[in-house]
Amino acid sequence: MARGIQAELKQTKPFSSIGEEASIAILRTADQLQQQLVDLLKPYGLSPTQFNALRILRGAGEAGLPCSDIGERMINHDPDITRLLDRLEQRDLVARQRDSNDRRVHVARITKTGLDVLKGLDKPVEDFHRVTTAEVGDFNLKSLIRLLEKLRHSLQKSK
Amino acid sequence: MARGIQAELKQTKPFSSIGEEASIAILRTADQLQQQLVDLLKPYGLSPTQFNALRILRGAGEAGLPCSDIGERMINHDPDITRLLDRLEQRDLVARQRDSNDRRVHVARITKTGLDVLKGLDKPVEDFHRVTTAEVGDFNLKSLIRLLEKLRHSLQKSK
DNA sequence: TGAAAATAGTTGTTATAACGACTATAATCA
DNA sequence: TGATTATAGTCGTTATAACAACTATTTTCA
Repeated sequence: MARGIQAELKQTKPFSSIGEEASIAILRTADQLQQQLVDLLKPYGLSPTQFNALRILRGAGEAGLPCSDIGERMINHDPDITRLLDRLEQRDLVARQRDSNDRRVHVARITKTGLDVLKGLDKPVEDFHRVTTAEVGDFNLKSLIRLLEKLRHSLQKSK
Repeated sequence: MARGIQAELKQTKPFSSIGEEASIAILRTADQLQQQLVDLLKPYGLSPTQFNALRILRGAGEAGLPCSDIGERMINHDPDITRLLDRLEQRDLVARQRDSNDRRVHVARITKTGLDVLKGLDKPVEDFHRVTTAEVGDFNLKSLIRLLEKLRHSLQKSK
């Protein structure tokens, strides 16, 4: 192992900076992770984005959440929550309702069917995350989390 | 800072494992990075995927590369290199030609126009990566790269 | 040989992402 | 109060991603 991201991508030129190398490494790692997640969810007919939205709505419970709040909590920012929810509503995984206080707001709630689908996924997803990271070890995973947090902070600041 | 990914996503439930937390952190960090990259490239009319493909072709030089080789080197695996190249070819950033030895192979090469576009981007992209990661520091970036490599290795093994 | 399998890419189709303009409702303040 | 601005969400459109079937060429080996 340890052949480096440069070898992985068969790159001929060196990176211009350590920062560039780190950024490429993150994008590539995320892509591989995402691919495997797609494969895991496919038999259930869900994309990672849809799964994420359902989990957020389960977390919100009976009260539900307005579209905009869902957007804020998504791992990957989706610019069109409306149609994401449209598709979930068509499949009866989610229900929407106008808020009576503020009639601009549409509150979304997870349905019984939605909860059942998630229930079947809890164990597989939990196992997936445990297994895919198994070789790294908890100590290293904690370092990784901390470093990524530092980087996100740096990213925000540079905007 | 250091409010944690859980707070960032306003999560109510704890993660099921450190591995899950790390995976979510990677996906989220990558998304934020990608968003900023999209913004940087937009004025040049390129998506990160298109930019990546052009850089790969520049690296390949005069000889060019078959479609399949481009696919292997992409940061994010794209299942449809054909149409990615179609679009670049339409804009005269890339040229394709049949290989005379093996007539199944279509070799793609970057054009003069493509090289010019990249030339204008080299400095901004280099600066982007340096600035966005500036706060993290080289020592930490190297740790991060090493940990991500470990994780990619773990990911591959679990397949 | 030459039929079968493998390889390289293309193309048709459907689903989703991205961008902007648009509608409805609420809040602000002169 | 009522014109102006802000907010929440929807919808039309175009571009791209994902999936699968298809064509052309080469390789394999009975």
